[in-house]
Amino acid sequence: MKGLLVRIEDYHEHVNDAEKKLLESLMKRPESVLGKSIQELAKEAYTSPATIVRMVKKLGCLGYKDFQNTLAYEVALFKESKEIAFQKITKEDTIEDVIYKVTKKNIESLETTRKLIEPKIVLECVKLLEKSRTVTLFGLGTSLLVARDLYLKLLRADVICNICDDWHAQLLTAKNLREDDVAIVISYSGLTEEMLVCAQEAKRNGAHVIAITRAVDSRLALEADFVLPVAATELIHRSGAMSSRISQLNVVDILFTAYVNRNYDFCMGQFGRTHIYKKGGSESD
Amino acid sequence: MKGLLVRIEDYHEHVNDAEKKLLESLMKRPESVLGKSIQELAKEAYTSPATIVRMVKKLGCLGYKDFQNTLAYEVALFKESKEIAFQKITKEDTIEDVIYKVTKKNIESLETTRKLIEPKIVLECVKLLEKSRTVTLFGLGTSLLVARDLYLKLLRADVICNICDDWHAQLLTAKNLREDDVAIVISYSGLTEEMLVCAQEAKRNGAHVIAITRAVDSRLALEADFVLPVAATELIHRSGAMSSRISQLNVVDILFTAYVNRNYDFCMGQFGRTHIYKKGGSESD
DNA sequence: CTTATTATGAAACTTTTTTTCATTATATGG
DNA sequence: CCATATAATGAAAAAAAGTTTCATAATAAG
Repeated sequence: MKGLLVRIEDYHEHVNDAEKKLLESLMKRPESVLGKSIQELAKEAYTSPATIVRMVKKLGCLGYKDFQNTLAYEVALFKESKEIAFQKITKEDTIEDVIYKVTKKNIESLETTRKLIEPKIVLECVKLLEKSRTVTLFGLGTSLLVARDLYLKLLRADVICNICDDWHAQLLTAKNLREDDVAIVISYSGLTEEMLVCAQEAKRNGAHVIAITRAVDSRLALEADFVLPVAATELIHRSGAMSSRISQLNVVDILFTAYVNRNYDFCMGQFGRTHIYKKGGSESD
Repeated sequence: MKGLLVRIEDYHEHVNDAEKKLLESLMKRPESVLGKSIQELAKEAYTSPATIVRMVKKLGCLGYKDFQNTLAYEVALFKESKEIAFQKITKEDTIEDVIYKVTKKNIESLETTRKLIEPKIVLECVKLLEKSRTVTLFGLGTSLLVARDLYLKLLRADVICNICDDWHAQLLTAKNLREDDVAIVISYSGLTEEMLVCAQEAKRNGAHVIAITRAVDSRLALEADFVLPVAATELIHRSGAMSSRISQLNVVDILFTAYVNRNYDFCMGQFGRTHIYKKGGSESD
């Protein structure tokens, strides 16, 4: 069952005048109609209780009471997630504020990224990884860190993969790719010329390209066979701290976990062989 | 104002027979009384509407209606937070499930980390950064990636900092630290011997040590002047994918943002100077 | 044992929701 | 353009739910 608020939005499009006003205030500030009685509401909307009852029934509620309950429930759920969007970090924030807001921003970015990712694309990417001869990772700056993270994971699953730190080496690797290779190019902005060149070089050699980027319309994305999108996030007060890399890591987690799930027994065997640290320690510290 | 459910538990202890039964079912399954009318409820509890109204007023509600609303609200919030904890990723999960669960796990880990971090400690760490001659970063495996992330940030704020990839170089750097230097040692497990040695070496030279670790009781944590804790998280089905590095990055964001906020004007000037990419691109891709 | 205090539920009362139904507006077919 | 069918509306009655009152019963205090 879809949520009530979603149903309200759907319904709103083909609606008559009388209900329109009410529905709009419902969509904008659902909490404003929360405690109200049906009469109050009718008065405010210049309509009658009967009309309101009919409307909420069309929205799938049993009656006005049920409508109020459902609404209360949904408002509670949404309140928290709404709260997030409007928190900007300012110079005046205390450290408590910073802790709260930075975390919220990062969470928000994860939520948004989740909604952007299409299962089908993930599946195609996993299939590509499965049948590829080698996987090569490309990235610069923070995205290079994400690439290394994925590299460490793929290593453990015995996927043959390459990564180079400096761009010249990355470009050389791209030039050496073949048809049955995969290139994973990570660039938050999608604008970095160096990454575009690597992607183009990979394509020219017939290799497949997966891009992890915010910019699904960028030249990099167009060059790629598959795009795994991440949320576009703002800088935290221009400081260069941004949630994008956290979202990128989330995408990496998803891709890798999906890969492992499709190759479960083999991977589990590999993981057993690639333990590094002593008991109690973790795989990658 | 305390939550209603908490108030119910508090009140439950000194209560008379008539109400007892009702309150107990309220505590066990609050959602079971949600849609019910006051009469229904009275009948079930072998009591009268009047008694129930009196009771909910003692619980701090305006009346039965308000009670129902408050309850609906709390049940909604509670349900959400419960939902999260029990999501394990299994072999059978579809890709949709993986996307959802991996993201939830990462979010959960961020939330938990936020609760662990003490503003005072963050403040002390920032002060340490401010008065230090140099900052040196230590880490291995995934934690090295986090260290590099912080390195990139500190560079932009013109904090003099060092990082080495391999452990021998890290150890040499630790041996060269002086009294007015800071070492930031990142180790999720807190058990990695190499990191402990670096921390000890740093301390021996009189440098201050900040640890970013899950293990607040570990030898590493004991060696450190300040510990910035991250949530202890499970592996995602033993695959080596784990939320810890995301939480570590969140801690890095918090530390860095707090630092920038306390040195706002200077940092903003520096950020202006350290732009790398063209307009539309990001600072670190 | 008497009196004061408190707790209780039936019933009266108030408010709220739901349904009914006559009226009005809108659309359809000739 | 008109006649008719269909849909929408709100006043008012009916039903249901919530609140208050008050007489009574239970319990505690003197």
